[in-house]
Amino acid sequence: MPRLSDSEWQVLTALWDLDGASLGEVVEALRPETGWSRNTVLTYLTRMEKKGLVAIEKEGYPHRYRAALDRETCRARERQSFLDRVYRGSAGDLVAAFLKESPLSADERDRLKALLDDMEV
Amino acid sequence: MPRLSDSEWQVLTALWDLDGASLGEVVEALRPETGWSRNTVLTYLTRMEKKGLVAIEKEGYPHRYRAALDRETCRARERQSFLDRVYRGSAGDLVAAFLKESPLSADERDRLKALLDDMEV
DNA sequence: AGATATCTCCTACAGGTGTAGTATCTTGGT
DNA sequence: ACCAAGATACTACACCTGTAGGAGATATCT
Repeated sequence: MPRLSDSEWQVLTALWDLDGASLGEVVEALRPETGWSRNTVLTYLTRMEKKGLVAIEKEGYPHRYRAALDRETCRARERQSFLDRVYRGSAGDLVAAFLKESPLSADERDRLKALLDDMEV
Repeated sequence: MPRLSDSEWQVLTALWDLDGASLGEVVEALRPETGWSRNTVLTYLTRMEKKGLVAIEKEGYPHRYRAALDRETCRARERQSFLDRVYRGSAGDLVAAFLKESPLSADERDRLKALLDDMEV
C-alpha cells in the first residue's frame, strides 16, 4: 500500500478519536482543522473504504464510519517508510536528529533513558 | 511546499551522492533501485527543477544536475511533517516508538544517552 | 402526511504523479 | 563531413488527490 496522504491521516485521526461515527460527526470533528465540506469528507470516506482504510457499516441510517486499521498499525507503517526513505534505515541517526531539535521534559528524558538501558541486555 | 514523494526522495538521494552529474550518471545511479528509463529520470529532473528541488546547470553539454536543497534541510522538513502528522507533535512518543523497534548497537545507545544527558542542563 | 435536515450516490474537473515514446540536437570519433 | 550514441524537448496518458455540486433517499418533527 502506498503512503497515506496528509488528508487521509486527518480523516483517520478523527475516526480514531471518534470510533463509529456518523458523517455529521466526522464532518464536525474535521471542521476546525480542515474546513472541508460535507461532500468532501464523504468522498474521502468512500475512497478510503475502497482502499481498505475505512470500514463503513451500512446497516442502519445513517451509516457508521470507523478506521479499518488501528493507529499503531498505521504508525508502524509510516515509521518504517520514513526510516527507510529519509534515513536509509539508520534508526540511530533518525533518533539523534529528533532528540537534537526537540525539547523534552525531564520525565520524557528519563523514560527514554530507561528504554535505552533495557536494551543493554 | 508539499511533501516529497518516494520517487523524489530517490532522485534527490542519488543527486546528493553524486553532486553535479550528467543524466547518464543519474540514470545509472538509480537503475538498481528503480529500473527507470532514461526518459523517466529526465522527466523527474525537469519537473523537480520547476519545483525548486533540482538545479540544472545548462551551460555545456551534457547538462549537470544537482540537488537544489541539501540533505539536512530536506530531512528537517520531513521530520517536522512526520512528527506533526503521525505523532501530533509528541517527539517523546515518536522517539520511544523507534527505540522500541530498532536494534541499536552499544555505540549508538551511548551516543543517544549522551545526547539525553546534555539536555539535562 | 408534508416539510426539513441529513445523508448517500453519482458526477466533475483541475492539477499532480508514474512512466514513458518520439523527434530532435550535440558531440566525439572516423 | 557524417554517423552513432547519448542528451534534451515535447507530448501522452492513466490513475490519484483535492475539492466539491446536484439529485434523490431517509428519518424527524409537527
